[in-house]
Amino acid sequence: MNTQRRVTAKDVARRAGVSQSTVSYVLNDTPNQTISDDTKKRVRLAAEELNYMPSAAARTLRRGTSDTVLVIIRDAQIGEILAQILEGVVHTLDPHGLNVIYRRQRPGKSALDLCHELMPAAVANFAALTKDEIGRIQEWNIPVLSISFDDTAPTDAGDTVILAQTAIGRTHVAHLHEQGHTRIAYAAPDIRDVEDYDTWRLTGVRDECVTRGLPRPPVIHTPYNLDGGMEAAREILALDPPVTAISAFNDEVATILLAAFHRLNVPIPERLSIIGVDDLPLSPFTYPSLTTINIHAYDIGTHVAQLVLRTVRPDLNLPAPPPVGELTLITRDSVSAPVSPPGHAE
Amino acid sequence: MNTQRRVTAKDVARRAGVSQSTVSYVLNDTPNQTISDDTKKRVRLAAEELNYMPSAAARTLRRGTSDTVLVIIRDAQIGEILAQILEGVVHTLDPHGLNVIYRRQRPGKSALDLCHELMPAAVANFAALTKDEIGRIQEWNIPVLSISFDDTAPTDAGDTVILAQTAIGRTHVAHLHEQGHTRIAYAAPDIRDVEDYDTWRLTGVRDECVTRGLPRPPVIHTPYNLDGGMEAAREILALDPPVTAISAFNDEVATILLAAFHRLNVPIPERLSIIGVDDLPLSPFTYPSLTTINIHAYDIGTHVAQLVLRTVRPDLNLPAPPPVGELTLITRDSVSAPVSPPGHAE
DNA sequence: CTGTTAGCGCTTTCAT
DNA sequence: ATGAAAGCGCTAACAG
Repeated sequence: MNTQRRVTAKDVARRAGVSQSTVSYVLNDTPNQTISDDTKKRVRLAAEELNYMPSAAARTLRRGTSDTVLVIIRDAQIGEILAQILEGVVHTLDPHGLNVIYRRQRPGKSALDLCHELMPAAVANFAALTKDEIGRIQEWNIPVLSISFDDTAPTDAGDTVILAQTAIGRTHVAHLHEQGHTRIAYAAPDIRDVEDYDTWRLTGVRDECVTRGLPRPPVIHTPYNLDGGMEAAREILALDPPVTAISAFNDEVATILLAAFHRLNVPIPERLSIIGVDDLPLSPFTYPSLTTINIHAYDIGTHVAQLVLRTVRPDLNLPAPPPVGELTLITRDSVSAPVSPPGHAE
Repeated sequence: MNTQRRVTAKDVARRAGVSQSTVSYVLNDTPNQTISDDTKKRVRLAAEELNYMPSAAARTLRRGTSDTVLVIIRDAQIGEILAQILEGVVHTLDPHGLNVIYRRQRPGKSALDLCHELMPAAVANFAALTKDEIGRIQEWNIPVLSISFDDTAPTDAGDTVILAQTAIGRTHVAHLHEQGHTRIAYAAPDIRDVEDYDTWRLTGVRDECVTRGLPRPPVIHTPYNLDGGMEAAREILALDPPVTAISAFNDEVATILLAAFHRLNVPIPERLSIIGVDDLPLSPFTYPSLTTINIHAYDIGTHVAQLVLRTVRPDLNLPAPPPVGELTLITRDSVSAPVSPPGHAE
């Protein structure tokens, strides 16, 4: 367990009988350098034999930029979906030698400090930075690539992947309306963290209701526990005029309501249709199985990562990812045509 | 958007009218250095005014170790539980200025390379490294703190937090047996990734059955889809001699089986009791609600992080975390006394 | 109590 | 086609 001396480029150079700079050229495939094949071979062999590993710190210091990509996440609870997005990012960046660090955007300490400390190759912003903060980071020549929830703004700059939050709400209403529902409630989460997503989605629901001439949807808050869920379920049943369908903020809210209605002996989807968002791994296994929207979280992750790669490795000539994330409606059994009012059956 | 020149310690020194080394001493609170309060004040003021941020790369290069903690995870799918553990680690390390990088242990590229590149302050090993690999990393004076699944080995070194996988299996059997069940099946996942966890848990189940003189539990594999789940459920019903309870690998498997039995009109827990592991956010909302074991994943994360802190910041004199993670049995409605055989009711 | 100085290991310009 | 040398920004040993 004795400390080992580090094998440096100098050692490799000595062993290969070349200068240190040549080692650097060979190992980094530096363009515009003409080096004989024989020299290259010797250097690579020496590096191999000595088990040489370059020091990231020295490289960063010299180059002024590291091989790190800083992912900045808003201070929300990291659940299944965020984990999936992160997975996509890591899987895409890993093969290119880019290490991912993730940081919650906390009220106190600014992400800017960390940027200047780490000198990341790029920042991946998960809807956590303000325009101003982004500008300040870019002043240091650190590119910022973002996931945005705002699908109402134009898609121009090529530095943003949009996770279309309002489109989700609109898709909910569109699907329910096409099934024949006209009176729809919105089930909001009762958690501060997700306020933003919630606002976007509710906006989408409202907009689409307006577009289709449907009444403004009432909003019911659903706590994340069974008693609270039962309470919310009763509130929904007591709505006057009654609703026949529920657009749920996400699959968790939908699952809780499903559980509550089951215990209240309210038949789903006969009495009420419910649609969720996220298509969680267990959503096919609720009773009834949950109709939902798959937001392709993993793909969203790979897409921002592709934006990062296009910026830090322009030589790769990678194609641009689609600017807006795809949404896939997953029709299962929690949504049907309404049975009480005279709707058109499917 | 023009590039800014970096503010260095030299600039601060000039501004404060002191030498660069003094700046370093003041800003790092270097012990054994006597510096007048006035000088300290001047230096801090200058740093503040110039908005000085030290370069992590230079510090790492000089010190030979960075402010990074490398978390190494086996190449399993990162789900809710892994995310919770990671959360615990990040939340604990963040306030101390330690940045977390996480890396999947992939077959190809070794984690050792990354260690030598990054020179992390420590490595947090999520049951992903072999003894040999750990030894090799420690040769470079990089401490390795681990989460281990092996609760059969002694707890001596103070560098390991144990997530007691076999104890989980044993707790399952103990609880079911105490409810009066004697014939128990084990529901395994049908996923390669989790093979290891699975093996440990099954071992625990088997051991406890032996201890209690119960028959060796049959193992049924449960694919993660409804058809596969129904198939598995039918297999369980067809078991001869019949079982009255199921120890499920985790809450996902348990939920899938619950869904399958529901669709087969098999009453749970009357016909079969089911117990899971993980206490997922949605487990209270299955039907019937799922009896399970909370493994306190977040706490496991904070505990390894505490081991890390104790090693890299011994000056903090932090207390040692408990060596073995707590397990909490969460009794809900999916387990009851068996009704068909003459068992003792609760 | 404070300053001088010598690197940490790498990349890149310039010279040969 | 290859080498010499300068320095990135910081820390710590040592000298005053």
